[in-house]
Amino acid sequence: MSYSIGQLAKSADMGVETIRFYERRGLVPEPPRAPSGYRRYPRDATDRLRFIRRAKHLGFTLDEIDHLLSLQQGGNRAEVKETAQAKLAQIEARIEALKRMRAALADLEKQCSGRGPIVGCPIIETLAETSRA
Amino acid sequence: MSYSIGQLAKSADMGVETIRFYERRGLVPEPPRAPSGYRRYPRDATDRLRFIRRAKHLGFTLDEIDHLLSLQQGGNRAEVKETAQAKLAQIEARIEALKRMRAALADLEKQCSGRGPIVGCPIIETLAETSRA
DNA sequence: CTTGACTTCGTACCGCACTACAGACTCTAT
DNA sequence: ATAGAGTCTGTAGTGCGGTACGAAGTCAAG
Repeated sequence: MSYSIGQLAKSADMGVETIRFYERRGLVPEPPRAPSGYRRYPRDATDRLRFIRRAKHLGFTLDEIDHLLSLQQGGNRAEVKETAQAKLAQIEARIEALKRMRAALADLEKQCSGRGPIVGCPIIETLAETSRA
Repeated sequence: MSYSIGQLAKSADMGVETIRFYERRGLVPEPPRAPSGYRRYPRDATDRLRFIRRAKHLGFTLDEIDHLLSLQQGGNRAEVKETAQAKLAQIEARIEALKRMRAALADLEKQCSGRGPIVGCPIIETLAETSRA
């Protein structure tokens, strides 16, 4: 027995449109068709979709997932590990950038009493500051 | 003396196109025009652009900056402080999400020896895992 | 045999913040 | 006077990952 696209979508917990989008992008192979033209997916089509979902969860982009899938079909562990390390470094960089934002904003937020008119509000004043900056 | 859009762009360290884009979006007011149709900016036009740049640096979106600018012209500190707090909460949520990603990925990365064939690579195996998940 | 759900394709649109382009006009310096 | 830089408008494209639509054909249940 095989899946229709709708059944596959349900089994992988994603939308029908998403699956077709992945197919256009080359992320999932084109399945065989019924005489009517309907896509017929083998049972294990769900696996690839789940692979994609999990990899997305770990922060990989669709391009990177493409790469990961190609490694699955003929790469070695060194390449996979490198890919993971590169992604880890990216995630860490994003965390650091966000922490810098948080620090700067938290600092301003603390300085603001939350009472009184807008004039003199340290947050607005800092943003509006003319000159050297 | 007033600025041309190019001079203003230079003084605020952004592109000419970006300024026009902000104008279309209503983030900066339309300046008066020379008889030729050229935009003529008052000296202090730079300030508003810098305000936008700084707020972006703190993580605010252009819509939020719009709001901040409107508060500057007639809001109170409580509103500003609330806006800052909401943004702080968003930033923190994003940091937490990234940390969860990092933890999951670092865990996988550590399990992978980096040597040997793809078959059995714990990273790929985990992503590809069939069944209950 | 009809109804309603499903599927097909192609294309356009979403958010976000720009960035690029074409073709016409203007300004500045020599 | 002329070359080259700057500016004007409007529209389209970027990246990312989908989401939505319409018109037509197909499938399953009653």
